[in-house]
Formats: sequence, C-alpha cells, structure tokens
Amino acid sequence: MSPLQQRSEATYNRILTAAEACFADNGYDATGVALICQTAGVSKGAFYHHFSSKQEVFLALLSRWLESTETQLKAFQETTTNVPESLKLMAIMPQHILASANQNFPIYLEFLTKAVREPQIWNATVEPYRRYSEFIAQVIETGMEEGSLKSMDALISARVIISFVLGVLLQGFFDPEGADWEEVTQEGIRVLLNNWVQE
Amino acid sequence: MSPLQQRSEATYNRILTAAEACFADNGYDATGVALICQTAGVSKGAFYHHFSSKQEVFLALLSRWLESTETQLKAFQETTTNVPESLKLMAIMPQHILASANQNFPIYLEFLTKAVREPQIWNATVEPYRRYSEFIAQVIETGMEEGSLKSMDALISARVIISFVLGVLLQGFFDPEGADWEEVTQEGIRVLLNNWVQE
DNA sequence: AAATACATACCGACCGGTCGGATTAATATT
DNA sequence: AATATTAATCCGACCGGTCGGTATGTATTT
Repeated sequence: MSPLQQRSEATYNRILTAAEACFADNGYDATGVALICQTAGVSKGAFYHHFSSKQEVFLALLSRWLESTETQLKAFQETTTNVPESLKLMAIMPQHILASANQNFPIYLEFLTKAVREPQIWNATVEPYRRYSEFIAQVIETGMEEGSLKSMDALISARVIISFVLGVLLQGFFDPEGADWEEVTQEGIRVLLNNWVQE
Repeated sequence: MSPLQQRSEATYNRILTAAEACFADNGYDATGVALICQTAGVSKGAFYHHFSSKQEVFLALLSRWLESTETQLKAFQETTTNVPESLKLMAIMPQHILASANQNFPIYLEFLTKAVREPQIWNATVEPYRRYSEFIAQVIETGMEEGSLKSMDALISARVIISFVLGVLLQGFFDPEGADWEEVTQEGIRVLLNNWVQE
C-alpha cells in the first residue's frame, strides 16, 4: 500500500472513530459535521472527500458494528460442545460485549430509533438479527437431536431466550444500579434451561 | 369553566396531540415547531403561549404517558386474586397496551434515547419503572406467603419477568412478522411460572 | 503533468424562539 | 343595559444562529 493510500485510510478511520465518539456523546442529530471534523483533527474537505454525507458515516458505523457482532457470533459456533452449556454461554455473551462497549450503547439505541423510519437502516439491522435468532434455534435443534434438550419448538424457544437477554441488556444499561444484572441473567437462564433440559 | 378557559385548554390539548403525532411520524429533532403548529391548526404564538419550549411539550407528553401506564398498573392491583394467574395477566398486559398504541412506539423509543443524555428525562423514566419492578416483586412475595410460589428472591425474579416481557416488546415491534409474538410470550411465561409455582 | 488528498471560505436553507400587536372574553363602571 | 377597562389568548412576521453541503484552491504523491 502506497504512503498516500495509507494516509487516506488513516484519516478515513480517524473520521469514523471520531464520529462514533461524537454520536455516542451527543446523539446523531446534535452532532454536527464540524464537530466530527474537529474531533478527528481533519478539515471538512477531508470529510466530504471520504464520505458523501453525514448519514453515510452513520451507515458505515452501523455495518461495522454488525460485522463485529457477526464475527463474535461465528466464533461461538466453533466452541460449541455441550448444547445446554453453550446456550448458557451465548446468553451471557451480549452482556460482556456491551459491558466492554458500554459507551457506545446510545448509538445502538439510535440505530434502532432510526431504523423505525429508514428502511435502509431497518434492513441492515433486522436481517442480521434474524440470522442470530435462527442460529440459536439451530443450536437448540441440535440439542434436541442429541437428546440433551426436550422436544419443543426451537424457534419459539430461541425467541424466548433472545427476548430475555435483550430485556436484561436494556434494563442493565438504563438502570445499572437497579439490580445485580449478572445475577438476573444467571437466574433467568437457569430457569429457562431447567425447563428445557432433558434429565 | 369559562369559555375562554375551555378554548385555552382545547388548544393546549390540540398542540399536545399534534406534537405526539408529529414526533411519532418524524422523530423529535426532525419535527419543527412550525409543523406542530400547522398540524394543530394553531399559530406559533399560541404554541409559545402554552409551552415555553419544544422540549417542554416533549416532557408533557412523557409524563402523560407515564401517568397512563401507572394508572393501568394500579387497575391490575385490584383485580389480583390468584398470584400465578395475575402474573400471567400482567405479563401479557404490555403487549396489548402497545398493540393499541403501536404508532406511538417510536416516541417511547425516543424517550429512551433522550433519557440517556438528559437527567431530567432519565429520572422521569426510571423512577416509575422501578415502581413497576417493585410492584411485581411484591406480587411475587405475596405468592410466596400464600404458598402458591416457591421460595425465591422476589426482586430478581421480578427483573427476570420484566426483562423477558420488555424483550418481546422490542422484538415484536421491530420484527412483527418475524414470529408469533403472542405465542412467544405465552411460552416464556409458561416456562418461568412452571419453575416458580409451588406444586 | 495528472491525480489524489486535503484545506478554507462560503452559501442557502432551516429552525427555535421572540416580539409587537390584534382579537376575544371577562370584569368594572356608568 | 351599554360602555369602558383589563387581562388572557392568539397571530404571524421576523431574527440570530446553526448546519449540511459546495466551490475552489493548494499540497503531496505517482
């Protein structure tokens, strides 16, 4: 890669990470392009050289996030040994993902609010989410085949798990002091699995 | 009430409902005061006569929503007879609340996103939510005392239920066609209660 | 020299909020 | 009952400022 390309890519990333920070701090609308440039230490010309609009940065951020979660999911697919155990692990995973990237949570919320009105964003958000659901359903079905799980509607159960995890996530973010969310997760998963595991 | 007061209150409400619709359609930031006025059939002067700022309308809307849910919750407190059964009912309730007010869901999301950054909104949102949690916890404790529920940590279990319901709500809104969410709710509650109910 | 990468100055649209005044209604006065 | 006075309600033109985006110039690399 030539030095010019290198520099170009560097500024591109500077803009992206700066935008991520600004969006997280102030929200999408309240964040001006000028602020992003200033934070990135870059001029407006550079910004519009790399991105055609503010929304494009937003979309780039979105896809980057989705890719990373997708990757983390794939990583789990390989460590799967015992089905109930891996379900337990996968349920706890999002907690840690978000714990490590807690300051970015507002952006994800913003993604959701935008997704309501912008079909482009909706697709980009919902499609990977559906993959996630089906993946979990598949794990459950594997468990049923190997006899470690009772017979049931795998997709419904997958939704139940995801719903629970999602809810804990939301609450944990908004009211971190409100409860020991780690414990809540444990208890919920315990109860759910306790019902589904074949003795 | 004098005719003048009547008219005043009428325009006040017109502005509120217009704002609710506009916010739901376009989001908070994208909704200009001018649009709200136009929708309400009211001048800008009238608007700023009743509200000191755009944000104040938003807050008024928020408190109105919180009050209504609070009321609906109180209503349940009185129909409580059998604890497991009423838990089941209460879990289904939010579904119907939101099903009837589905077009307003984006606003609630907006409430949440705003709550992240504005302490005033955060307080107004989290405080009633905590009341909600404690209310459910209390119901559970009642069930434990009367022997219909096993002995457990009531608050943790309450969070588990709420998490699950919240998650279903979110998913059901964003991906209504993705699953039979009614069934998912039923199954989740069934599993949870099945574990907690004293045989 | 040609192209890529960036910088600066600037435009036009828009938006929240203000302001002076008009209109309506309630009250006091005659 | 008619009129005058006051107060509340509402109108809409307008302002200050912001913001996304553009036009144009410069520097650096190939």
